Amino acid sequence: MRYDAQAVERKWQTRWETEKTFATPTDRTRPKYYVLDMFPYPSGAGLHVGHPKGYVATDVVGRAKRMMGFNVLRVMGWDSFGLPSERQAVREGIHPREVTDRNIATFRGQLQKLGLAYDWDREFATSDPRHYKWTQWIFRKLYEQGLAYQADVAVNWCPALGTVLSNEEVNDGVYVETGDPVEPRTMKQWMFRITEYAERLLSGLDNVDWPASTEKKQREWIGRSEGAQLRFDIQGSDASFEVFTTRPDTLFGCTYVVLAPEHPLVDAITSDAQRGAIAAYLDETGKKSDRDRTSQAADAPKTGAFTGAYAVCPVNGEAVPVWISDYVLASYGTGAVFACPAHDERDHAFARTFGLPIREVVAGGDVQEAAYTGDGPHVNSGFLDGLDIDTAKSRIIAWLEERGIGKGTVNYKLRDWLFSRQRYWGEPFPIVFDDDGNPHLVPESELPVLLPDLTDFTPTTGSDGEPLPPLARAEAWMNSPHGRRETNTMPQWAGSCWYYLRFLSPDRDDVPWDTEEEKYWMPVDLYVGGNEHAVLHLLYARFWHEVLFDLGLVTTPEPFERLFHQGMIHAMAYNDDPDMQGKFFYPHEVEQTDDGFVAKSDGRKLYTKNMKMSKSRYNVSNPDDLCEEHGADALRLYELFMGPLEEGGQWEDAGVAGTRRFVDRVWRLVVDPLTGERPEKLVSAGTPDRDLDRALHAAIKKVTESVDDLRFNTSVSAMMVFVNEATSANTVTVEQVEAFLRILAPFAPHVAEELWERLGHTESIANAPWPAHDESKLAVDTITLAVQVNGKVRATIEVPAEASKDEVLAIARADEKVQSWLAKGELKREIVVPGRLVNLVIPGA
RNA sequence: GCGAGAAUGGCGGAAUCGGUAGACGCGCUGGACUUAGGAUCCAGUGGGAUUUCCCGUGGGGGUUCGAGUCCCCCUUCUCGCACCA
Repeated sequence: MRYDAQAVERKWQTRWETEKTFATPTDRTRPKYYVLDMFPYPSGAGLHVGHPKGYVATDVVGRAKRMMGFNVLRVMGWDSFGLPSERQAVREGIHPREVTDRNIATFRGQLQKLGLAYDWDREFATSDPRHYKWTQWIFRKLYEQGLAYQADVAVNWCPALGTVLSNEEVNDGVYVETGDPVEPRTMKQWMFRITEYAERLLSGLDNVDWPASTEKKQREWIGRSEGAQLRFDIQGSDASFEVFTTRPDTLFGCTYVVLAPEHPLVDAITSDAQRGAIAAYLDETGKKSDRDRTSQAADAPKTGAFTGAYAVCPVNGEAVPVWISDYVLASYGTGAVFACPAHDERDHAFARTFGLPIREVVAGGDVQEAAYTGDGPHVNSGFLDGLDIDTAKSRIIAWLEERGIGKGTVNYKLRDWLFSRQRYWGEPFPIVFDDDGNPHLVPESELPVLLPDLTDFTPTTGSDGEPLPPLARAEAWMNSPHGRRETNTMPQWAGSCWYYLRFLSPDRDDVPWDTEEEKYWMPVDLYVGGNEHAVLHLLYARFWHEVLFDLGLVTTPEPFERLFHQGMIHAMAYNDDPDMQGKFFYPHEVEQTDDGFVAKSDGRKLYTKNMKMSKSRYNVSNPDDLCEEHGADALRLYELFMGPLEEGGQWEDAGVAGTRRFVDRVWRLVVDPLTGERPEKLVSAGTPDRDLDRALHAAIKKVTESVDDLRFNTSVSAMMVFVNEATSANTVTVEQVEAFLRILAPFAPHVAEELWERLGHTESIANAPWPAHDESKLAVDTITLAVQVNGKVRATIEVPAEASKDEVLAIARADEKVQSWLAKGELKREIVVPGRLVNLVIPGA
């Protein structure tokens, strides 16, 4: 009988469910292991084979760690609030909750077919009031700490959607999903003071095991820079402004100053003569988004306008002109800079554009030609002359501090976090406003603030022209006994900021998480997800976690001990345009000819490119189809076999056929396809074949290592080697097969369970102990060495494994082929690399 | 522009304290068993010569007895970040 994947998978998935095989253990005598997947957003499109790649990898880790004696927490849930569901709901004319429930059911069904060892009893969705009650509860904590506030801020306003979008949803001035234009607009929004945690978020990175590139991205995003803040007075006026600089040592080279166009002082100091020019410039630059303004190279041509005012350079009393320019950002530092064109590329470009003077203060370059940013002795700088940059910096900072003009300071690129959206499908804020418009927390006892039912989710505009969130139409809901409710909702990041804590005790309605459970399970030992979340999600979650830590609500400062990014899966895409800008074709619509690929329908030439798997590129493979055709185990194995986890790889459906053949061969080790009984060569007693034992223990070693280093592709390969050898061996012992099935089980759990049972075991293989590899079984009696002459392999010899260097050389020299090479010249040098090769240096040979 | 990573057969990928390049799989070729097989099994599969030879890890230099691996220069691709004073 052949292996019937469908039947076997149904049988074991049902059994795991009814016997609660993967329920989270409650005893506390064993070490714990919390392995977590970044939970998905349940979109309407369902899963393609790229999505579960990470889940399969963590499943191997979770199942193996469990067999190794750990208590494993392995869970799955849904990041189910968000704009796409709301838009889908509008399209289909139903409530987002229905859309969400349906999408979740699809996702869950697809994942369950893969046999992933989740504790499904802990599943939850962030849009469930039982979860968002506690999201609101955490918001209260942050608010009470003074970390949440309202402010008028410039936001990405999308008129077509009627909502504010986050920066990451906007690219080149349009919404990335729909292409609708986005414009800058100032609105009152909820903000989090994540900047207060900038230093902590930086130092915390020292104590986690994360990919270096991700750590670096977070550091750069936080963007710490040391420098000085100092005051410039406006000449002939009481007004003054502060500037931030990382190069206070170049203050003597200041020949003008620049304010951001939005700087509050601009209007007051502009001279009558310049008023027209300034107004024109403000008009021009006001149309640009912050992103447009910051997407320029440092030496790009600059724009700006002169205010007519002069400021006094504090270090030498010189009057320097005050300009405005959009290369100075209002949102960074103080929104004003002093310009030293000699030693700053941007200032240099600006000075060249407007003919402003360039004064060298650090020797070493030709500053009229280009800004010199290297080190050198200071010149034209009074008491700083002759000093290098570092010394000059500390000297000038001390000088400024003595006189009360400025001080050494630290600045961050990190901005406060804009936390409100004008949408329906998100967590309501636990906030009400009194008649004066002051915000107040909704009492903890009244949480959750439930999202009211609406039938229309589109945002509108109020009578004053201001945007109105959908919740503003829920009249009855809005008017609470405590005051008027906040009608904005939280962004999608909110629910995912702490979901890993909710998994610890999702059934508790009295607390967000059980403190004893938190002490035991946290931190997450292994967190696997895409690197597209390298900054935002992972930074936001760390921020909340740090706050919770400060409040004594969690016991670890960092939530995610080890982080790993699975790569993006690509697949061949077919398009009738060489740049992939035309019509895409499905693989089944394509035919390969001698001249390349053509469309079956009309024979038009097609171009191919490996592209990210995506429905819009017609290159997705559906896991359901592949489970149907080849079985879940074959699919799981191929997900891991196709390449290193962090590299993603090129998907080929045919590859699943290959791992399926492997599964079939495994099956035939235990089940004779003709009789359905054990094959005769599978013996319960007898001496295990030595070579087969070697392959077995090599595989055990490899697989065991891969559980920690996550290099599963070579582990699958090692298991294939064992099965190939076992298939051709004369006898295979039950002991060998049982050891093999246990290392196979995390990868291909269904077939492993079935064969384990056929070998007489009554308990699930998921609870069987992990086999240890025996180093002595890897040893060999004789080894084959390459004999090189002048670095080229000319012969191979068999030598005893224990042979000495001299013995090896003697055998090598005695070799017939080697003899002929020795005859060609004088043997100058002999190199023996134990266990590897012999190299004979014979000049002239 | 800056930064990071990558480039190995027809394809996915192995092998990096420098030590027999191409494990394992896909695909392909030939054969066996078969009414048939996209089933299974056996053999082969980097290129070129063809008996023990030459050339091969994006290109060009270098170090070394020996380089996919180390160093220098270049090309291409992918992914980040992009006027943060």
